[in-house]
Amino acid sequence: MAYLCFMLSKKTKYGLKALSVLAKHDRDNPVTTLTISDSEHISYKFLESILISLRKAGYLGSKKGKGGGYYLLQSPEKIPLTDIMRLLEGPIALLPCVSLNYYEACDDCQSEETCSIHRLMIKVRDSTLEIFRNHTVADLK
Amino acid sequence: MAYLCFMLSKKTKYGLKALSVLAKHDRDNPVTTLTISDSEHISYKFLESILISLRKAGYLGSKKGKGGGYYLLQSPEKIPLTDIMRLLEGPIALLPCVSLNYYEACDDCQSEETCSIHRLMIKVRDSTLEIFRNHTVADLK
DNA sequence: TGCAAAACCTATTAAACCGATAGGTTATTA
DNA sequence: TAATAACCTATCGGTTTAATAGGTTTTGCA
Repeated sequence: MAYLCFMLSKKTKYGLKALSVLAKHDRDNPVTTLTISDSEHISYKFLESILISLRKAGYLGSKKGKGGGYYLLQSPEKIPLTDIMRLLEGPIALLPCVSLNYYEACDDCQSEETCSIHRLMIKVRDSTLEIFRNHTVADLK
Repeated sequence: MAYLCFMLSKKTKYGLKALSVLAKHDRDNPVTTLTISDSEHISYKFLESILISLRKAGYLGSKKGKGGGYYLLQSPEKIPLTDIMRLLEGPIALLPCVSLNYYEACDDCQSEETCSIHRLMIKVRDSTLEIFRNHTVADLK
């Protein structure tokens, strides 16, 4: 059986795991992509692309060459998981019409007030959001 | 932009909407697929397959021929949304390894105790689960 | 100065899945 | 007997995911 929707992508999963590794090292001791891909059993090339997007978004610094690698630019307690989730996964919501950061109207709905599932999905969004908002990269261990 | 994962499938969305329509009618006045597909702006053929799976799972009864259609087999207050979600969407969890009904171990994880994101995902699952458990088809309106 | 390490970049792929469509058959009612 | 509506099987195009391939650039060090 397959579980596509409603599930975390491997991209996000691997990204969170990588961040938890990086949170255990300071910026003077960068961690290489290979180190993380080995210890977390993640495809090297796939992880590479994830770390690059985390760097481009401003969460990671990098150092090339021998002794190089990636490191957190802020202390892990200062990085809420909402930010990471939104970057890697996208909206924290079960429907685009209840997403705060990636809102999109539904094709099939006339209005959101009369939609039979809108309010329920807002409840789910809020409860999930509260968890991610109250946890940071430092909680990944 | 596209939002695949972490999102409800249209199948589930349409299924919930259809149930909310059926909840407004008693079993002596079945509602046709066409009526629902028109009022909810859902593809007829797609909705058809959804209603059939709801019937096969024991939630709906059906009546063929003129005056026929679908109707709820129980009163809407007695159908918790957890059941519907699991049928149409699958696991109520962000990872198979934290799913209660569709559990699957991760390939990359050594153990769930040491997994850096396992506990967090359990929290999300529990909060989502609580909402769906405390709501029924009768709440869809 | 040259070699190795490691980040960085672009492109491509195979498989899977979603959402929808097509074209029927069967059962029921009037 | 004709219309209605559920029911069934199969297929399809498009999109996305996750991974792979094959490079270039920068840095440290012997």
